[in-house]
Amino acid sequence: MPRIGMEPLRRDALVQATISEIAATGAIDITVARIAKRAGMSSALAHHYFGSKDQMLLAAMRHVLSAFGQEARKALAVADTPVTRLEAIVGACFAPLNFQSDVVAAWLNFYVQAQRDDETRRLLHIYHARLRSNLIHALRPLTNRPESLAEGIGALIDGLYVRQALRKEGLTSAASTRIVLDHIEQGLRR
Amino acid sequence: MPRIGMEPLRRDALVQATISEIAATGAIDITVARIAKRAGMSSALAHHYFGSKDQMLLAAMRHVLSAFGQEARKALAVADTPVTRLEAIVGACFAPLNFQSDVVAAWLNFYVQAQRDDETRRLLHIYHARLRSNLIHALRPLTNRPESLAEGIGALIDGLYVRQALRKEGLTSAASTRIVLDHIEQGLRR
DNA sequence: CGGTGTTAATTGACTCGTCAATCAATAAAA
DNA sequence: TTTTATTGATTGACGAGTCAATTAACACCG
Repeated sequence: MPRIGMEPLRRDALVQATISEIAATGAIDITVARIAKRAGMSSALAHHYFGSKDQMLLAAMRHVLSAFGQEARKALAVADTPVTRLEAIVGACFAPLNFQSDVVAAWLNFYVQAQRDDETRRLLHIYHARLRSNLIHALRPLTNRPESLAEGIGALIDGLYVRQALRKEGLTSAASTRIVLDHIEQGLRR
Repeated sequence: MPRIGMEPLRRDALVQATISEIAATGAIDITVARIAKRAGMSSALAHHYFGSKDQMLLAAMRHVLSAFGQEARKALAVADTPVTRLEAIVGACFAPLNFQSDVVAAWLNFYVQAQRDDETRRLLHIYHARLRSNLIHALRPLTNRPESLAEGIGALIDGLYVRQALRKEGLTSAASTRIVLDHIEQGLRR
């Protein structure tokens, strides 16, 4: 009994189910059938809307990336000093919405996917470049070596994500934010 | 024409081929047939010696972990001050042997595998606990909050690994070591 | 309003490929 | 002749992607 106008609802459901399924079963055993079942539809329908499994994974990635981007822009919009800009960026990385365990697990999958899929690698590269650029821009007035500091900050954030993805009981958003901000503060103090 | 005493040679070849294959094709498309071909034998022989694909992946992981452990112990043996101990630990993490691009790519696979395989998770947990314990031990004489500093150092190392796994042209061993040691130094300065 | 053709939604059944794992057979060493 | 090494062929499962068929909403027309 087809109701019309289902496409956007189905797409959203599949994107969310993809993220949940990655978290539930791990990046390797992801199948279209499992995702579709979790989203309450047949795998044929999933293929109908997305065309392929890779496109489904990419849609999930874009969703996560875009959620992060919105959060970051929102926070940066009201930040008017270098320090508050840094706090805004780091805060967005660990905002509860972006630091949920299923979203974090999905990140790990993106890294793996990037090893073979060009588009995934491209998106990840864009994300990295933006984060780096935002950090350097905020750091420039505060230090004479913003590039190398940004490198360390980026790696630290990635590392906290990875560790979060593995532990059942991970760090809180607040604790992770604290670690990164401390690192920045100490990096500036010299 | 079977020559005798092949088992250890075949096992070593398969372990090395597993690591190379992960680096070459990414964690998702690993197949026993590809690994066996790279190691110069049939997939049937690979199964004969390891029993299953999972056991092959675990053997590769144990190999990487054990190489790291040896390197770390060797370096720690000649370190007699807290600071040199820290340098030894970090140095082992980024020793060229452990920081080669194929080995680093394999690490990413371990994290993914740990999402579903208990033994992989167990090994990773042991590694994490050892690193943490070594760091805390070396940090204790130098700071009054060694635990939280160790947490940040561990995450930073993981993050540098992950980033290394993605880039064709990554950081050098020396550059990565520098970043971590700077982080430690600054963390101690307060 | 009632009929009729068009379009969107939906799925079960199917194809085709791949892959892990097994097995029987062969060949050489001991 | 017993053991070790080795592989081609095979099995059995599973998964991505396709397709034809079904159902309902919609649009147009007389």
